[in-house]
Amino acid sequence: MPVITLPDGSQRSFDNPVSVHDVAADIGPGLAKAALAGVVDGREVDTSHVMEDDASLAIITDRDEAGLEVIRHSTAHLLAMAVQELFPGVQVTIGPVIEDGFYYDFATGHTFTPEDLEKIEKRMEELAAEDIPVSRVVSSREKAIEMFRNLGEHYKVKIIEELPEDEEISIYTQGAWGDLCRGPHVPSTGKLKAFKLTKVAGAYWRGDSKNEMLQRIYGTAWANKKELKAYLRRIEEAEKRDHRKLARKLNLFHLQEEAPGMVFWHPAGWSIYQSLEQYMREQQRRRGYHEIRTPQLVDMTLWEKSGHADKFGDDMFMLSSDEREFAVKPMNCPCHVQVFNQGLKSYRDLPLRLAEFGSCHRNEPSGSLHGIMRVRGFVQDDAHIFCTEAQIQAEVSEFIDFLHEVYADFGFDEVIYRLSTRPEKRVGSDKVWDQAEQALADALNAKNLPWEELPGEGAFYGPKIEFSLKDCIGRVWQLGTIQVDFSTPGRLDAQYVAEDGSRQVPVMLHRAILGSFERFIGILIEHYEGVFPAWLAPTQAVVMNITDNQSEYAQKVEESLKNKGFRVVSDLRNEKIGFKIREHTIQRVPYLLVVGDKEVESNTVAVRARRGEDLGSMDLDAFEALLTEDVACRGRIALESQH
RNA sequence: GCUGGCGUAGCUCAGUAGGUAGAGCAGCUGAUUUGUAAUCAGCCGGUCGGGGGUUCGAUUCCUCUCGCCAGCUCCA
Repeated sequence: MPVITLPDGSQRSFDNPVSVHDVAADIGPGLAKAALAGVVDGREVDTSHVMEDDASLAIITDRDEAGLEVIRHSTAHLLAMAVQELFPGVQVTIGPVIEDGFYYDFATGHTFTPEDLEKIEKRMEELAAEDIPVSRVVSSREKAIEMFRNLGEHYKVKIIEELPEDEEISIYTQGAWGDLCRGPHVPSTGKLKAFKLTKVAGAYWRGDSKNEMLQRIYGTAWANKKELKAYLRRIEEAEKRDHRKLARKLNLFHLQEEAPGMVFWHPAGWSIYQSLEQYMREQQRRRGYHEIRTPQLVDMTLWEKSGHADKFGDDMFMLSSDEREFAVKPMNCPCHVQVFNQGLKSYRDLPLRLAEFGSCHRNEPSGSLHGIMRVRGFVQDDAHIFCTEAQIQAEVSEFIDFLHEVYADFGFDEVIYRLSTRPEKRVGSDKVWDQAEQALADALNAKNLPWEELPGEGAFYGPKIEFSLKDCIGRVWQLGTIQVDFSTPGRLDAQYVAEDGSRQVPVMLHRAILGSFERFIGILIEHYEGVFPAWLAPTQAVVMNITDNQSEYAQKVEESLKNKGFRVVSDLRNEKIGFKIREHTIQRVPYLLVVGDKEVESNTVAVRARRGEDLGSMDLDAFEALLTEDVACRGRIALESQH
């Protein structure tokens, strides 16, 4: 006599054990049809799951986030079924749900081509149309292993063997095909109505590059065709924001074969870079940082002493001269310690914050290069804070405030926080790691920030907080970081005189807000879709004449604004005004100043903002005030967005 | 680094089932002096990423290599 409690608190009692589907049908035929799975006493189950006793139940449909996940997971199964039908001998491995879709990894000697994907997708559609029932069978570990071994599914056998002892082994079958899976799954393949295979790529078994490479097929799946179409359109739109495409259109920078992973900045791109650097310089100055500059080439002995040669030697650019070995610096920390080491430091000098716009070179794996987001030559807004253990948390806390203020100036609000903790290969005692990890966690918690832990992902010398943002198609890029380092200062002989006269080793905090100028600008380009706020725009205003009659006046306006420090050019070409407006609008210039006979007469400029609004005619003082105000609000709610 | 794909004028792209390549935009020249997203006409422009091979002949086939793209791995 189970009594089933629904999410709204209402209860239904049944004379006999009931399935999730039965309850849905009892509520209404529409719901019975829409039900994809259920949550019984907090556990996700299939619609066929039978409740013998009282239970709480929520029905999952495609309107729930959980329902979408079920759809995606079941679509991954459908993919595997189609692949195994079409390509006998292919082994299945894993097929999880990911953001917006799913993938499935296959072990096979065959290489899937884009044409194969079309065939597979077509077969999947046929299988979905057949509306094949999906059923769940619980099996003993031994029987399951035997079954998969007989099928030649060696990866599945490995997976089962490594499942925890008490884990229930369930197998989902649809038609003649089955797969080991925890579930839940849709009741039948007909529930899968909107999916598309998107790409095929290699992926290592268990994510380890020492293992063999499998073939991964990615797909996306949605509740209905309309959502699928909307998703595909969204991706298409997002790809237009790609920083590599926009950089070409806006003439910001380029990369070329002769210098892979290193940026050639053009005037417009360098203007943005300079605006950023000046801004960061000023912000750091106000927060008690001292800017320094250290060498590009440093003798290998220093990198050996710091431990970097041992861990990253293969990725360092080296050169020898006069029988000495040098490395192009891959990072600034050891150099900053050298500056700290000059002159005896007192506890009164701490915290000492040394900052450098430090140019670094790392021979990153060729396959990881990506536009200017991941490069081999880059400049960090790097700084190292030398402090006592007691000062760590306050410094970390202040740093996070600093970072938030900077990100807000660019209009970033969706920051991803991650705490990376001790890796297997590390230096320093567990006690010291405990302390450092706790200090970082405390700082995040004190600010109520949502964070995720990445176990084992810390640097070899200490744990770190990473601050990340997403690019236009959702890939996550780490920008800011703060890392606690109890090791490097000691290795490089840093010390200070404590209050009691003893010599102590300082703690070093590595930190960056932008991360690298290259990556940050890449993210900015995508974030703004090239529409930079007036603060950063390479050209803030273009003065254009209508006929030659006004060219002298236009040049006067240009000169006058330039003298006030604005980035202004004039366009005196013999072209129609509509043509000039089009060109500069495409170039995303914030303000277009049109001068014709009327403006010359009244000593004004006709102002057009880049979204197309006509701000009317005004005298130069008024326009300067407008531009000044726009620049001052930086990337926070820009003036023009109020129009 | 690994797997797969790609590499044709400045840009975006077409093309050649092996017989040295086209378009639009950009650029240049001329005409036009124009009021808020494209004025008209003419002209110039590549040896098809690089090396080697097969062939009477290769941009097209094979091979090596470099770079780019997607994913994986890595990221001090």
